[in-house]
Amino acid sequence: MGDAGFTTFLVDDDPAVLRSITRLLKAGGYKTKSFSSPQKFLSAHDPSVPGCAIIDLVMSELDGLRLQEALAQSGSQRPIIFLTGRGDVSTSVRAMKAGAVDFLTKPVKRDALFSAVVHAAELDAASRRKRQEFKSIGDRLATLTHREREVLEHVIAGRLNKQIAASLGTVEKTIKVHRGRMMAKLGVRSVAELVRLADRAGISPARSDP
Amino acid sequence: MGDAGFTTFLVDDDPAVLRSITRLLKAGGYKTKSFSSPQKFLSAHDPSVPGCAIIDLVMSELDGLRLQEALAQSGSQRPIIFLTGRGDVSTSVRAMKAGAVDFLTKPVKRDALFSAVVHAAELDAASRRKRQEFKSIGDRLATLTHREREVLEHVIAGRLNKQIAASLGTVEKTIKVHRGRMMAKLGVRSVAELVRLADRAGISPARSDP
DNA sequence: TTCCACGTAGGACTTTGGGTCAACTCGACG
DNA sequence: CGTCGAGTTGACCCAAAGTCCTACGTGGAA
Repeated sequence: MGDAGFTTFLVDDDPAVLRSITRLLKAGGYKTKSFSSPQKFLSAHDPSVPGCAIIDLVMSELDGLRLQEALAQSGSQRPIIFLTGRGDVSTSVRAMKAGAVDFLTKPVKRDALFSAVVHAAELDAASRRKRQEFKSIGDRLATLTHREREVLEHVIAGRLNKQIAASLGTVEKTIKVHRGRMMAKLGVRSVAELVRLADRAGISPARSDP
Repeated sequence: MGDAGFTTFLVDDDPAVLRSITRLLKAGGYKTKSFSSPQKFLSAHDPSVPGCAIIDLVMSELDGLRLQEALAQSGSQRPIIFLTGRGDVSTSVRAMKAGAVDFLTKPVKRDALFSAVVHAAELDAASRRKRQEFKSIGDRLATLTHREREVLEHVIAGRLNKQIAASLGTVEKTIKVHRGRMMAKLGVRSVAELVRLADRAGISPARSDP
């Protein structure tokens, strides 16, 4: 059965295919949403709802690979499963290199489709978790003042308060204050936790002054 | 031109293909080594030399995909580029999902081959760097005594010496000694450095006792 | 102007971390 | 039996970090 809220977005300009895939997925407990053209899909696309896209490779208006590109360009991580009538190796390879989850040939087998969708769901969930974590860390980081942020970067570099003070042109006492407030705002109680938090947020340690 | 020591391993049971690819790669400055059968390649395979494999998909004795599997099974990270006469989409997709760098159809275009090899070389270099770092950390970790290792896991969990002492059933002084020796052996001078080192080595923090 | 956020800072402590010197136990190894 | 590595611990000491309270200047918002 499908995960809560997980939706499969079908994009195909052949209504018959749309219907048959929809029936298949519904039977498997998935929510589906059909689009008869890439444009309609793109303009209605909401990255915030969990799901994967199942896209026909050959469509009159916009090529499947271009749609994949457009999606990626828009910053979406939406997992994509391609469907194709008569497949062509170089296209399938390009699609896979560009990160497609799978590339299935019509008529698509029930099991193949399902295992691709399951995999896509896992990828989507993982990517959502990562983004969520990133965002939650980012939110807390945003509450830091400029000074606190500077101190943070020095602390995760393993520098002593007195060294940080010298770097920032102030005294140790002041650093202690910033440091304490920074730790409190971020909700961490040890340097170890702080380092992991900062690492996950992609913050690089301050360089010791030259 | 090829990187120092980087070798392309060609595996194909057609001598003509072997020759033509070899010529192409030599002209590009790559070292090449040819194998007329998957078995010969497998048994002579030395993961320690940098390089990538260029494998014909269809060979009499051992299928290209199986060879890929066998390589992976052996723990090798050797990047693989597949060549194939008449390609079949599902096979190419399987190969790509299993981590192939590229999947080219014969007759292979010079540029396609070269860009695949360049990409493979980058992947190989990156994987080697990562392994090297992993190993160097592992070497230092191996010099730790059991007790020091336990203390390490608690320290990177951000626990206080007195808490660690309680967990390990000893006193704070003893922990200080282990901790000092551990830091010295690992060559780190701050908890921040220690946490990063341990993270890269995949060491997980000790759980606080229940 | 008044209020507030922010950075600054000192004083007075307490708690932690880390190091020195010395010593004791225990099991393994020769 | 003696030696050695590993683990242990005590007494002391000092540096570093953390925590109170208090206080001041400044720049922007109300």
